[in-house]
Amino acid sequence: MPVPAERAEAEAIVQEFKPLFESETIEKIGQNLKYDAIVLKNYGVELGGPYWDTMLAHYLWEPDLRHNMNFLAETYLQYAPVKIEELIGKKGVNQGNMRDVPLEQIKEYAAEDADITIQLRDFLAPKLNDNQLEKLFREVETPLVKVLADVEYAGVRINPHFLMEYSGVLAEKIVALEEKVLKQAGFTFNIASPKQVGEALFDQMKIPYPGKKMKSGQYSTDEEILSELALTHPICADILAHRGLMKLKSTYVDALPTMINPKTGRVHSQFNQTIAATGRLSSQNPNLQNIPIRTIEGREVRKAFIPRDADHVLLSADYSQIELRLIAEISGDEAMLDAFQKGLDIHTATAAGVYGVPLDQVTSDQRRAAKTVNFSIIYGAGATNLSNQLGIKRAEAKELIENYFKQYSGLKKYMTDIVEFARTNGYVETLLGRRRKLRDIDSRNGMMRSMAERIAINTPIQGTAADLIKVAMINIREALIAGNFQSKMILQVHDELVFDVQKDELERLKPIIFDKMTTAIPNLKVPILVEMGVGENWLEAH
DNA sequence: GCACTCACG
DNA sequence: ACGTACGTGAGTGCG
Repeated sequence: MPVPAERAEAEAIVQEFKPLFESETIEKIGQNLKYDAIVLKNYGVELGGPYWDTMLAHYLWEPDLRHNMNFLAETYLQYAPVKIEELIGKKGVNQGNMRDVPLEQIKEYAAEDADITIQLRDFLAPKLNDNQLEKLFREVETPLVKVLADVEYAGVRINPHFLMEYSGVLAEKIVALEEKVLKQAGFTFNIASPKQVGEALFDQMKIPYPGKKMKSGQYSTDEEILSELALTHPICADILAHRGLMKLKSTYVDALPTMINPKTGRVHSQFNQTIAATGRLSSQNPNLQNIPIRTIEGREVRKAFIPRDADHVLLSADYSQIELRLIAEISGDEAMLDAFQKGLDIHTATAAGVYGVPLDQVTSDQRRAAKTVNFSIIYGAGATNLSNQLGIKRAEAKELIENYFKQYSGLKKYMTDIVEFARTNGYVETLLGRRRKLRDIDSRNGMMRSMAERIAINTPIQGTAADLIKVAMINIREALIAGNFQSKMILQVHDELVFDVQKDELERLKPIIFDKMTTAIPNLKVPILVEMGVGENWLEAH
């Protein structure tokens, strides 16, 4: 029976099923249960008891594929289900409502949906078992569904007035830059069009194209090229500045206020559990995992993220250097473990080793280079790329890497061993046994093979960091419930958790969050460090 | 709908 | 002599 639009009527129907949904013994099988959990939350019903999500199961088994039900049904059941568009039309403003669809059609659709879901469970359950993924499924991904449902439901408060005022400031700066650019050019073009910018600079103004790369016959005008040209051609600096402000204004400053839910007055981003093949979460509508922080103008946006009311503050807790700590842990490299155990700044320690100077004599340039090398290692990059990143000769980059591996010989061994493991087994895995298949690891195509090798190196690191914070989130949710806290987890940004904390609870909650985050994976050799900050907005808290 | 660009970890 | 450094999402232009 369709649930009617009328609130009281709908509630009455949902109440009938409440004991079923909240039962701690009856198993619920579904595709994307986070969605259902949130629908039920809206009616005051908490998804309870054992539940089994086919989307999550497929994500763990085939993290690089897609996980929607139509794909799964067609791929594994050789069955094409009725598409929802056939009932309510394509996505968009003109999309209809399920309530207007004839009951006969809804019945078919709903029954088919349920039938496919249980068939998929029967198909997928052995896959988890065969790949030792059951524990990760049962103890991490499944409980995380309720954590994410809570986070999405809680949402985050945004100050629209602050952003609208800032929008005006940006608009003025953008107009000024636009006039400045066009005046320098001496003719009119659309600065927001990379195509027109390329033609303006390299055809009309005859600036020599620094021939980096041509994609589809079009000049590239990306940050790398324009910032190089900016040294000799000020117009390029202004185009870059214009682009930066446009991005800031359209993607964040103007967009965020429109995303406020009128019923709650808050922004409810979705946290996707089955997008990133490494095990990370992703965020959309809006993406709250890429809010600016690196530039002065960008950071302003974070001031718009505020506590729910005057009785709350924001608390941010983030893992320090988590991926480097985990590569030290996983590789077992003695020197890097030692540096972390001594509490050293890892980039400074790396520079000291690579350049053979005492810790207190490392220059800022040496530290910066060492930092770049540390990250390039995580990504599995080679000398060519490192030389590009640092703007040095390839031979110098090669020497830098050789010195690096002299210092951290365990890392070198890890990198060769993990690629070898991938060749032998066809997959790599994280500390908690999350797996990623690498079908191209033996490819005759060198580019594809290299890509697979970099993935083999990076995925256990990035994926273990994802495992760690997921476990922490689950344990923190349990602690919040057990301690009867009113404070809420409201954001996850890969190595950071943000909480809307009731002021009275702050001092009681801080050590709990710290403890759950640092001990999510027990008995590590490397110390795990968490930094916490509190403030009246996200920028202050960070 | 794709390419480009750029925001984050 | 190189070749996209790993993982994402969103806005814009343009065909």
